[in-house]
Amino acid sequence: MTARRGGGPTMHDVGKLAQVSAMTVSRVLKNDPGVSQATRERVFAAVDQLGYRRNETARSLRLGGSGMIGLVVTNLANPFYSRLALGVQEVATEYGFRVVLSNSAEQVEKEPGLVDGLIDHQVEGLIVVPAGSRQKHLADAMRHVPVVLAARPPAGLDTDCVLVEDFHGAREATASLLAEGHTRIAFLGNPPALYTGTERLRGFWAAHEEAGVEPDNTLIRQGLVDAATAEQAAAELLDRADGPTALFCTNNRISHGAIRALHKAGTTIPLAGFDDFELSDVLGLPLTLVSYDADEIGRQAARLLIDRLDQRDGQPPAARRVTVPTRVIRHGPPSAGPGAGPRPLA
Amino acid sequence: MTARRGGGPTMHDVGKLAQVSAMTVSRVLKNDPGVSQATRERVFAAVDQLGYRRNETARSLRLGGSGMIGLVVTNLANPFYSRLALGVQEVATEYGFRVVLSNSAEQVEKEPGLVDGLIDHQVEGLIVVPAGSRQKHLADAMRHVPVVLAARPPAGLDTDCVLVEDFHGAREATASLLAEGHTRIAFLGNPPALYTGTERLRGFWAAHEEAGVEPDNTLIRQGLVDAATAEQAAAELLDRADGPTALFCTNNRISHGAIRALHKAGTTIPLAGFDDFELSDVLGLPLTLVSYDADEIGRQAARLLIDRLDQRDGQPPAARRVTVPTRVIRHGPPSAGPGAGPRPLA
DNA sequence: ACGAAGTGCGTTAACGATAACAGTCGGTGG
DNA sequence: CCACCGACTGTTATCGTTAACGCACTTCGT
Repeated sequence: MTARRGGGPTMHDVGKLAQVSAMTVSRVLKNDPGVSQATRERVFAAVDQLGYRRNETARSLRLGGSGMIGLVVTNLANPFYSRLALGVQEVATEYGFRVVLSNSAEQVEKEPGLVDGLIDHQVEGLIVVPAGSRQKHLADAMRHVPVVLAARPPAGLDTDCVLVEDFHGAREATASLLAEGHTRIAFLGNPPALYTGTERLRGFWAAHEEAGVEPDNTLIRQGLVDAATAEQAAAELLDRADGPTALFCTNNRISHGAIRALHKAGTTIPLAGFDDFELSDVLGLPLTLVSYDADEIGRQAARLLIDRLDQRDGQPPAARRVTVPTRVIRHGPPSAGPGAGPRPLA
Repeated sequence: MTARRGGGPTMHDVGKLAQVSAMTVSRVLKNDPGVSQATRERVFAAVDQLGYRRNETARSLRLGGSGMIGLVVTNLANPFYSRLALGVQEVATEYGFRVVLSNSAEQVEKEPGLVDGLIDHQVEGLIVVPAGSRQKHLADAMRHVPVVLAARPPAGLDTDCVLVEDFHGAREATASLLAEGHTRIAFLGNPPALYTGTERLRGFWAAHEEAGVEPDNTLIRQGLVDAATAEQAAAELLDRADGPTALFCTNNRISHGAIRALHKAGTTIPLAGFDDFELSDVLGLPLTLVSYDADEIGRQAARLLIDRLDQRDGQPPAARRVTVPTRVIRHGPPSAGPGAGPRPLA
């Protein structure tokens, strides 16, 4: 009806109806004081009548800033990423930016295309949780807009990032298991190419050294990518005669897989891992979880980015690195210790 | 360095370097056959050297279509919405559209602003999961672009929507509890202003009628908005001497709250509810869940929208209504039936 | 009464890309 | 020898908006 071919009414149309030029319409909408009250009212009336909405595309073309920042994540369905996205949104909105979200759906090779697409759409900056270890496309992107990394450090890039206390958290959680007397702890981790993978393994290892316990290499499984692969790996380990007396998982997906394996095996042993998750407290399992605020990662990343955008004309500040703290949470029954061995579920 | 004030190099810059006009650059990038091989190569070389990227903002201004569709949801952290978003992305990408995601962060009153913002940014269509029952802002939006509703039906609007079998699913799950002999089933539901709330209550009620069981009104709690309020409501009901022997929850948040209440009370009774959730199978509780594919809702919504965009110039088709099927899933130990009453956890 | 300062609004020229049109140039056929 | 065609490339105008400037007309000071 109102919508003509190629979009709704323009400022020119509004101006014609209100008997003024398009420029005056622009002024009214911008709340420029140099417009008489009478004119202002006529313009508003015309805007209402036509249902006029300002074309932000044209506006940002003229003004040279889109007011958008891009966020690239691998899997929105993982609460870690959706919370991170919420944190970014929160801060961005506060500073008048709009967030355009891109999801690579677990396909690492799609990420460069998404980044390019966002740049083509004139985002003023990017926040990326890099899916793989190749970051060349990010170096390219940095030629155009500032880039902030979240949850992974830059590899050969000079830019800001927000990290979790991966090493520290892993060490603390592992230490907690060791303190209970466990000496055969399995490590279920994501691919070593991922920063979080190696860093959390380092923490796992460090805790062992500090406790004077030699980790058993045959209990270390890396390269797990989702709950299914983790479940299988955990099942294999649990099946062994000299299996582990406790498990350490590097993220929520892997914990889920391991828990499912435990459940199917009809046994339970203490599990420590990264990422708290919904209902972790009602599972009735002895869980030691390294929890942190994914929202906060997003918020911090957004702050770093917006700060860089604000000082765009000055000397770019040196690359900053912000750390989000972790906190260890205990759930479920007190651990029976390794002596009890795997015990059947009640 | 490359980035000058107000953005990177333009076609004009590329043209100057390659000794051609901007128009020819445009032709090369569009793969127009009417360009000599020599020129084509010079242009590509210049593009590479300058790191040129086409400005999609300017392009869509000229071409009159942004290639973007907007998606408005209330809470990305809820897996229902993030999966829906993934479904939308999947189909949109397939058809060459980009998805711009907006999140109202549970604040109903922000939704109109988000919708307006997306329209200002020239999205070609909108998919909305309306947060409240007021839909006037959507009627306004429809003056500019096609709108498709997801998971909620239109209220006074003439447009497409994708729905879940709310009534059917609720009836089936409730019937399953009734078949086990339960006659005192509590209903924990979201606000009746929400379509899903009333529809699922209707199903709950219908199952009772069919079974010849009179529902106890004092066991019906509506207006629960999150896990916390649900937990409290469930706790109150469980505390009563004539409490329920089973629970029905209208969504995943409410189920979570109820489960937590059961856990804290140290008892367990069968629970039926909408939405499957992660780890539901390892909780060890008697669960009857109405599951459906949230991705599919998103996919269908995107298809309806894109279809409408394709036929923009023809006669707009009548409002369509697509339904996504539900499936009942059983988890946990076989129900002991109501006779057993609440039983302590092992 | 006459210039200075102010008020209110229109005109022009961009922003970057592109459709439509208008050349230019070498070669062909009449 | 000239009209004409096809292959290739440049010009102009435009999408919707807005910064910069300019013009008419008031108001005021001296």
